[in-house]
Amino acid sequence: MANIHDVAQAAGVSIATVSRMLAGENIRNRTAVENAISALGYRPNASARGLRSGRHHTIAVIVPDIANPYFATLVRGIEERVIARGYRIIVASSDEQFTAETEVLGGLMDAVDAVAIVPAEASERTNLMLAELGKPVVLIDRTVSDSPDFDLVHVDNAKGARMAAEHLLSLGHRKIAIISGRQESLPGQVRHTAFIEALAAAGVEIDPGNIKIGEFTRAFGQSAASELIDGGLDFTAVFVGNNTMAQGALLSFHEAGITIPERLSFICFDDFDLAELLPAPVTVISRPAIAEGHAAADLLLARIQALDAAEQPAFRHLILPVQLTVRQSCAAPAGP
Amino acid sequence: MANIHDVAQAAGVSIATVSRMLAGENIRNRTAVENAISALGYRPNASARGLRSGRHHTIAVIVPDIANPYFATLVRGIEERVIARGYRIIVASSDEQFTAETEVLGGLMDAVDAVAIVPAEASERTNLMLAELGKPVVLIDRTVSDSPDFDLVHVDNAKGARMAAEHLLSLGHRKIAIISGRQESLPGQVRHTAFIEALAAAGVEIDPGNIKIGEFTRAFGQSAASELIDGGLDFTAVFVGNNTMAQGALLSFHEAGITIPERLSFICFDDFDLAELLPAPVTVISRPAIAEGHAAADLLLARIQALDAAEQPAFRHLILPVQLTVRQSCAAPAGP
DNA sequence: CTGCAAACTGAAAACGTTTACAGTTGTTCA
DNA sequence: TGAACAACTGTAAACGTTTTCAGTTTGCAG
Repeated sequence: MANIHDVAQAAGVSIATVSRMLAGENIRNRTAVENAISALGYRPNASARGLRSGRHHTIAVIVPDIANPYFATLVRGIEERVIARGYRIIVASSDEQFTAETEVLGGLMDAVDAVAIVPAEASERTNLMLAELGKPVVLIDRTVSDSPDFDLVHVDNAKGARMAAEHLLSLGHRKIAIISGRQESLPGQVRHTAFIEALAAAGVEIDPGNIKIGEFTRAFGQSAASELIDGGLDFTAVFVGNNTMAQGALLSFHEAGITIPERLSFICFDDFDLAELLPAPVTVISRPAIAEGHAAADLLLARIQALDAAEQPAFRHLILPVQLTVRQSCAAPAGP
Repeated sequence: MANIHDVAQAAGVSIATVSRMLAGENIRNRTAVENAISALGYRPNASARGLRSGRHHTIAVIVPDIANPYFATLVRGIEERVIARGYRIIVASSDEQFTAETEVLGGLMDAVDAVAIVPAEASERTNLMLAELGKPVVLIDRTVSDSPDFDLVHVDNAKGARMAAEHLLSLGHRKIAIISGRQESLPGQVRHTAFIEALAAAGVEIDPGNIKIGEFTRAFGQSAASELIDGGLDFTAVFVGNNTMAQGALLSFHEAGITIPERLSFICFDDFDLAELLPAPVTVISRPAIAEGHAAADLLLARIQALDAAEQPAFRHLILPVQLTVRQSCAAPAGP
């Protein structure tokens, strides 16, 4: 491994000059140094550079579970943007555990320049933990408090939920069920509330027995749907708060022989692979995971760049649009 | 940020002693140092450590595309194992490009201890490039030559393909189509060959017009299926080489109104989310992505550990079992 | 007690950069 | 021609560790 001394020697200059050239400054005999660099195949040592300068050209990406296709796509979006700027990403899964986040970030702070995180909790301790890192942070998909001192990228959950509600209403549904995710999380809470409010605005109320709230997991979706079925299925449409719960719910409804959309209209948040191939292709509110990743990365890179400027830019909250993708899982309710 | 000097001072010892304690050696007054460490919240600086010792406690993970659920799950498996041993992962997508792999790894070699890679090509240049890194490498899912000088983890593709063939044969199929992925890749080539050989062993030959070979992508699966449909659909069953192609093919067949399994039996490699929810839940050969990740990580960690031992362990090729998951997409061929 | 091995310790060098400081060279203008 | 200034350059000190080397302490047998 050639180091900066070798290059300097080969080019007949001092290491300082090489370093400066690498930093983009003008030097007298640039070509000699360039030649030496390519002849020796020199690459600056990241550890030495990081140690001395505190810049690591690395970004920590913390998601609840990298195996979840939505988060994986998000990571891909982040990766695409940061790679282009010479940064790399360290990925870690938190399993929705605050403690895991703390643990991981604690061990990472001396090696990264910034953090992109889908936080597990919207809690004060999360807020505090992130603030104490003292590095640029971008929250994705969820927030940690009403107006956090971080950049924030998410989608228009309220609008999406309203679109879902209006779609069902316009088809004539009046008895509607809802399966929602954790109310402690931004998407869980906003989607739930906005959906219910949109219904209320049309004079429709949900029977408390038809409201299920739990984890954003397939398992919960499945059990929630089972409970609804056991409860007598006293509704004609159901709104599910995300794709994993939706898959679980579909499983339960399918097993119970409940036909979609004849017996039950089905709509959910988040598109998923094959949603279009199901017996009744699922109508969804979809969101742009890749674009979210891009936006998050751009925000972070801008903030890193601004780090040695006099004053920091204000925190930005980016809200990306969602889309109603109408397929065939929603129909007019069956007559009495 | 407290550093080792602060700890040493607080504990009344030299920095060497602190360093040694951290390395697991015995020291006289361990508790004093431990107290100082926790009182100051000291964490060794990764850059300094990496610079001095050359150990980075970091592993590079290169996959074709992190957004692909299979690779995402694989990464999760690696992460789980590696985190438990105090390592972190840097993830990068190659987009199946050798040049991207080279680029990424070149920039990473001064920051990682080992590389886990799903290589884009089974080429000599890939082999060479990886060998030149001079670090432990584990190949996952694909190889780069007949007997590469690396550890290797993959699944029993040949057995899986045979199981698929035998399943179809046992149902009575004799006219069978195949959609295969890149023959330059291990799984592409092995699955293809083993399937055809298994059929041949039963005296069944595939009409060349019913063989489609292309990229491991949804787009190719879709177009391949379209071509087969346009070709008159002169077969009663089809075997598809992986899940993404399978999804594309299902889309085409679905659009063309071809019923599964009545008109066409369908079987593919790789399970996928919701395979069980389709109109005809898909029968698949599934492989354990998480377990592959675990195995790869274990191999790598063992090799890192052995790095300063006298002699290196022999290269291991781990072949994990696959499983035939029978659902409802295969049936006896319709009578003439 | 003494001596000796074993167990531990500290000083200092090294890892490969960036950067402050103090020069040095080159250019421009009186 | 020389002064003033801009543009570039080199030396050397950091950054926070690990590790070698040369001690020092401890424990134990004689």
